[in-house]
Amino acid sequence: MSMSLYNGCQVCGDQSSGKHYGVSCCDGCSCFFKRSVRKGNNYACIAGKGNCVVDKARRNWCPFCRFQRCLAAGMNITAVQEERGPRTQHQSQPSNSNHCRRLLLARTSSTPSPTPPVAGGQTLHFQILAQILVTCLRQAKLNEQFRLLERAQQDAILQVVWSECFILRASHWSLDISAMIDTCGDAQLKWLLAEAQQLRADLMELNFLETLILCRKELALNADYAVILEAHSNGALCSLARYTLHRSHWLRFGQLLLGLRQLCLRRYDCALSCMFRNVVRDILKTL
Amino acid sequence: MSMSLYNGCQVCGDQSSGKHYGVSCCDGCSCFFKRSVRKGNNYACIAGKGNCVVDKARRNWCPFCRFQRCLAAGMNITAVQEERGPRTQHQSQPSNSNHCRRLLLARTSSTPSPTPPVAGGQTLHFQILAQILVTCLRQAKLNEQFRLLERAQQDAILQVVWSECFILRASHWSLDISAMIDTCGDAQLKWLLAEAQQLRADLMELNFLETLILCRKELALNADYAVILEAHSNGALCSLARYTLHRSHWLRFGQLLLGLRQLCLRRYDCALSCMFRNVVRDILKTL
DNA sequence: CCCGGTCATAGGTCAC
DNA sequence: GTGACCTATGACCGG
Ligand SMILES: [Zn+2]
Ligand SMILES: [Zn+2]
Ligand SMILES: [Zn+2]
Ligand SMILES: [Zn+2]
Repeated sequence: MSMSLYNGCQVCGDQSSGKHYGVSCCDGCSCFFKRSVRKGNNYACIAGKGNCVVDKARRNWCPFCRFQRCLAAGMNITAVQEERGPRTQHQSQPSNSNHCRRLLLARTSSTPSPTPPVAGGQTLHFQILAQILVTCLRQAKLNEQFRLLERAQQDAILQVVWSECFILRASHWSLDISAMIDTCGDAQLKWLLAEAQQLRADLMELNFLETLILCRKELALNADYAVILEAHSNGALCSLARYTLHRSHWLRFGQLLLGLRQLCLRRYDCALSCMFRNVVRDILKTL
Repeated sequence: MSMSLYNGCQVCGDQSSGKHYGVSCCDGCSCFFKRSVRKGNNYACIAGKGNCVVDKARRNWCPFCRFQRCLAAGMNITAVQEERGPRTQHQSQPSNSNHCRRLLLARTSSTPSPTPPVAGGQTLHFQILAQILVTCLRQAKLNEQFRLLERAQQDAILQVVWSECFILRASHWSLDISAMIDTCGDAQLKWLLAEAQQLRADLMELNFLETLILCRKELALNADYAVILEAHSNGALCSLARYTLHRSHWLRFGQLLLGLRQLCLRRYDCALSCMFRNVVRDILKTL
């Protein structure tokens, strides 16, 4: 029993080759899950009942039921990454996450590192963007409500909302970063920043919006935190409402809240996401 | 000699297409071996002597002797796998959306269509979810502000926000669709619906929120539409504010607006997105 | 260790 | 029943 639990594929019972997408399973089921998620899982049960046997010999009989077993075993759809291009001769893509990671570690490490051998406009711009990101995350950690949370909860939230914090804060940067975004080749990011700038939020409003981004109760690690986060969120709503009603019209209150929608990155393949999604965890460790 | 060994079928001498069941052989002998093993190999020698010639021209004369040659060449019976289920989609272009497209067209066509030959739990649930989606899109097109836009602008917007409309409306569906979402295997979608239900928006609020989803000025086709959409959006904000302030507290106004954030699908590979993103355009054509 | 991609070789299909 | 032709699978390897 314990053998099958620890050495067996949780989907089909074949020999496991380690954890894949959060579940101990075999190469076949791992690969099948990846392909299914990428291609859209457009299966129908062969038998029509959704209860086909899924074992080593019969796992290929019904892809639908096999995929159901994958999900039942707890395999995580979000752990399947975007399809990468065909494996080409390396060195052609400097925006590779490993390259970024090395640059970042060199930058955030406390030990003095030798000057990076790689040079070029993109590397420089990446470093500047990374510095802005680090600054944004530091500011988030200083947020009046957010700072009260324990670190594990903070990190869990920031790993989701880091890009929203980035865009919100970066839209206030005095430095015009359009040029370096152009170099990174991301029209969407540029557009997001322009939209955020149109909100013309002042510093007070900015802080309230940041709290609303950081204190989303859906990202709570447990029920207690859900209550705490909702209280923080409601508090920020109250403060923002008072502030905007006092200075202008409550229509502005609504417009600012609607503006939060636009901070979400719609696609994972925009340059910002590609550059940083794999290194945010590393940055958080250094803060 | 070496030619026949490396490029020739070890059974009949025809051109080999690679190794099959452990032996370099042609497609014909490979397929013949598979069928023979699956069906039990109950042949008898035509000539009765078991020494018929097996070459490219005469390999179909005596199945018994052909199978003997397969075994003599070393083909491995245990390498023949369990039969797999029939492939649900064939045709020349098995793009995953073709199946959905056919189902949809059958469903939305005004002409009475014969009962679809394909059956299965997922197919049924797909049809129900598709019906809900079609209904949501129809309702969107009846929206008091949105209906005033020209069709091209409507379609451009709906191609982006269809999933938000779906989740908002579906969260109000009396039918419990959790079960069929389970079958489609999407925990995220289920969670999004649960979150939307927690908003407990009434029908009036729902309509205002829908307008805010449908009239996003970022999706304007040109500058004129941007002005129009913003005006609609501001109008909906005013109406919603008045309505909520009258019935409860303006905190509720803020909470409803924050709730709009959650309707965005965070990933493109959730089941809802996978199922429908390629067919939304087709649905829109039929409305 | 666990992502990714690769490709030899399983599978099924359908005109013949 | 056959086999030319296609897709799907999973053992294997790089990062
Ligand atoms: Zn398995
Ligand atoms: Zn099945
Ligand atoms: Zn042959
Ligand atoms: Zn014979």
